[in-house]
Amino acid sequence: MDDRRDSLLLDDQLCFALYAASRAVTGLYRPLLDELGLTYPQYLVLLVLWENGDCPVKDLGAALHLDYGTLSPLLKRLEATGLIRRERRPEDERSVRIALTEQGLALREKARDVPPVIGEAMGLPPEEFDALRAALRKLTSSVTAYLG
Amino acid sequence: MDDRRDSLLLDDQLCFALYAASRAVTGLYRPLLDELGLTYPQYLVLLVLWENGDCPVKDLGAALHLDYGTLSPLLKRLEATGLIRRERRPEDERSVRIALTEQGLALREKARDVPPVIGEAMGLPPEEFDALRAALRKLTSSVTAYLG
DNA sequence: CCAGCTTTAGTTGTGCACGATGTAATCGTG
DNA sequence: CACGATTACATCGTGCACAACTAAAGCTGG
Repeated sequence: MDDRRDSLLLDDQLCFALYAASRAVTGLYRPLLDELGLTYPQYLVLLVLWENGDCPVKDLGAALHLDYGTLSPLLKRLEATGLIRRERRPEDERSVRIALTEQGLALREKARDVPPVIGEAMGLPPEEFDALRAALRKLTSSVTAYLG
Repeated sequence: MDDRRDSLLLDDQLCFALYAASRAVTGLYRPLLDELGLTYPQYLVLLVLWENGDCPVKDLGAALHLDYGTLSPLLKRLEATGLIRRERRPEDERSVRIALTEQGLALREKARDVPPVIGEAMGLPPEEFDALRAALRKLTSSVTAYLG
């Protein structure tokens, strides 16, 4: 009855803790990514490309849980800065393949400096880091299962 | 050296787990808040007002970690829907007091149905709920301390 | 008193997020 | 093979977030 999960008090809400933490961490990335000429979602797109190689827009959306309405303009901006190319695939003209350029590939080396700084600022020991990440994944999968 | 915190792999990143969880939870609120005619940030503003009563814009910003650039237009929209009033305070003409209207106050009763549904969908037992919230707060405070 | 500082808020511009809608290419099925 | 359904992506409109800039009100020291 007095379960904090059912309260309307701001500080009882997990959702607010999540929202605040997410924005704080994005703000932590901002100055580092500014030096690379990237925004945070653009950085996430490049993480996927660096890890998995070139792929269609659809796969980026699946990896990042983002739709075309978000990705299409974002990818246009990444193309404008010369980090990626967008090429219609001959086998299937509906599909657009996102390919890293030389510049986009080279940026990976500069990006290697980012995670250590972030880890430092978060100030979490490895066990807490892993536990928090696991809890967040569980939450995301519960919620998406509920919505799906 | 092979600390996952220093990797460039998407799934190793706490930041992505956080980003994905935050958007998933916001998406969980969306259909419920649609029925109240609210967006998620607007709901957070009302939580503060319901809890603490009328207050200047500055206090809302402090409670939610949001700046005027975000709040000013948001509050204008809340005023347009009739849930709040914005009144310059005579004592200090710089300050704008945000006051709940009758409608805004009445909406609280409808909002009481929201948290139980959210808690259900999250599927976390109380201990995990509390632990996750505590971890997120710690993270937020580490990060903001580092940035401040 | 008043020059200069701080506080409070608003405005503008950029870039996400996401729902709704549009379109062209491909696929499936009779 | 025709043709309706599906797929992959783009576009548009709304509403955050946040940086940079403006402006008005209040305070403060000389």
